[in-house]
Amino acid sequence: MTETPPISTQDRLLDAAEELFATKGFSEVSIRELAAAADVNVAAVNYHFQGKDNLLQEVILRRFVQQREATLNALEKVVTEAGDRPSLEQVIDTLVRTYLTGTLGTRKKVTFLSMIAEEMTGHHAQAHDVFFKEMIAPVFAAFSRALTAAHPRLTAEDLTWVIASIVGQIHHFIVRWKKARSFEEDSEALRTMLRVFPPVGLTVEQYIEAATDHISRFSSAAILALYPEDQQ
Amino acid sequence: MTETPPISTQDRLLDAAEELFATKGFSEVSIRELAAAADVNVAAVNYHFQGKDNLLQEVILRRFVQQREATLNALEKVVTEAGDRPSLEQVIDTLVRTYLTGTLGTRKKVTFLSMIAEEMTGHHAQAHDVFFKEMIAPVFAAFSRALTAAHPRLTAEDLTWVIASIVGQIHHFIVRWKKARSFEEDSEALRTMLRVFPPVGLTVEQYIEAATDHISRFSSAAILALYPEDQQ
DNA sequence: TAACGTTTGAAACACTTGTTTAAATTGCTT
DNA sequence: AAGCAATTTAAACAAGTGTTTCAAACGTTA
Repeated sequence: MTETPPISTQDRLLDAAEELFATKGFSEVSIRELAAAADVNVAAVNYHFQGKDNLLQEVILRRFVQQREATLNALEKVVTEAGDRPSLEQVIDTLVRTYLTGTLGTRKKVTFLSMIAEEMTGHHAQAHDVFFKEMIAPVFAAFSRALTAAHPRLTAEDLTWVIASIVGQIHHFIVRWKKARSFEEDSEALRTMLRVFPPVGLTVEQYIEAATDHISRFSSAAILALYPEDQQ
Repeated sequence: MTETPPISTQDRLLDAAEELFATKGFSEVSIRELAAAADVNVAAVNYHFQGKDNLLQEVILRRFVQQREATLNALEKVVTEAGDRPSLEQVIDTLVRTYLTGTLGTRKKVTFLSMIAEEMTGHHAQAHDVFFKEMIAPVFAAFSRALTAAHPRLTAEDLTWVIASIVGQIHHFIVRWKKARSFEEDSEALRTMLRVFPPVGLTVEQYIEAATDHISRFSSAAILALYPEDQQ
């Protein structure tokens, strides 16, 4: 028998919204479609949250705090566990892995939160201030600290450039995966994409593993070459 | 006196659409708003193009062929001009520079075509097949050839990973710039962002220069370290 | 100038959007 | 079981959407 722990209307809405927004984009999802997916009345959205915009905000925040905590914990763990000198590759691997895992994968439903990328690139972010102060800034700070622990040579400005390069790669690997999944099987576009981006044929877990490995090795190699340690 | 070479209705629509779509996103721009901006009747969109969707397609295609030609020419030039062994950094610099210039900058109006990034990340791409076959594939092929000329060691699969890392960085630097420009001056979000992403204070040209320099050096260093040349 | 096809214009169309209303139902507490 | 607030419901609302219509204006050729 399938256990059916009764889920509240609000949670059902949040779940449906997260999946639909991530899949189709905010503007492309109507409240009626949302209500149908969550099996609630159309008025529920305005009763429980106060409007569609607010629902988006709640969806984003809910995922963000979870993702942020996971990231901060993982980063702190890798720093403390490694004596006090983790390897660059370890630190980057940790960030990339938590990011990709929390965003793409291994979730019950296919309800990934590619909304992080969406928030960065989309046109609908209205929780900007909260998003930057509560999400970007803390993760940036923690990642900076971890990188500095691994490679004390990096200045504050170096860090902004290096981190931008790493985050850029992460987002792109997320987007590519989503894009590939959005194609119909055997479409012309998919076939072209496969020629340009082979790892698309993998499972999510394999993809996360492969992408994490590549980004970490690529980026740590670049950092070590660009900002060499003192030899003494 | 301002020269006023009479611009056709279609071109005025394409121009307005390019700017508005890039700024607010496709779904957020109504045909009436579009018509007002282009100073044409609402029916013009459906008369000259056949519907809003088709207009988007035309806008994208118009920019794409221009961007593609610029990229292909620049890549071919750097390969032939350099004997037949350009440096890795030169090749990457060429791609990044043409990409950023064509996307962010130095255009008459602030009408950048961040629609390339939009096409990749957004939810509205319906010209997928055309886009991949006519834009992505040729540029990928040309860039692969140029990279191979600079660094024969790279296998076909290596290239897909390396190029993904480079393109990811490019897109991210585009998005960050756009995002920063979209903030109100002195907003909390902008202040947070500046702490995390200093180069936002630059002019477009300076930003393009700095970003190009960073991405090229970062990526070529990574490639040289990860795939070392034969020493013999 | 007359007649032509092309382009523009204001208005209307059919439909969807997010949101509100007010009555019906539910779940608790007394 | 009664009363009461919280919730759900179907229906309506006002506003906005992309698109179509068809008459007026235009520009070119005869």
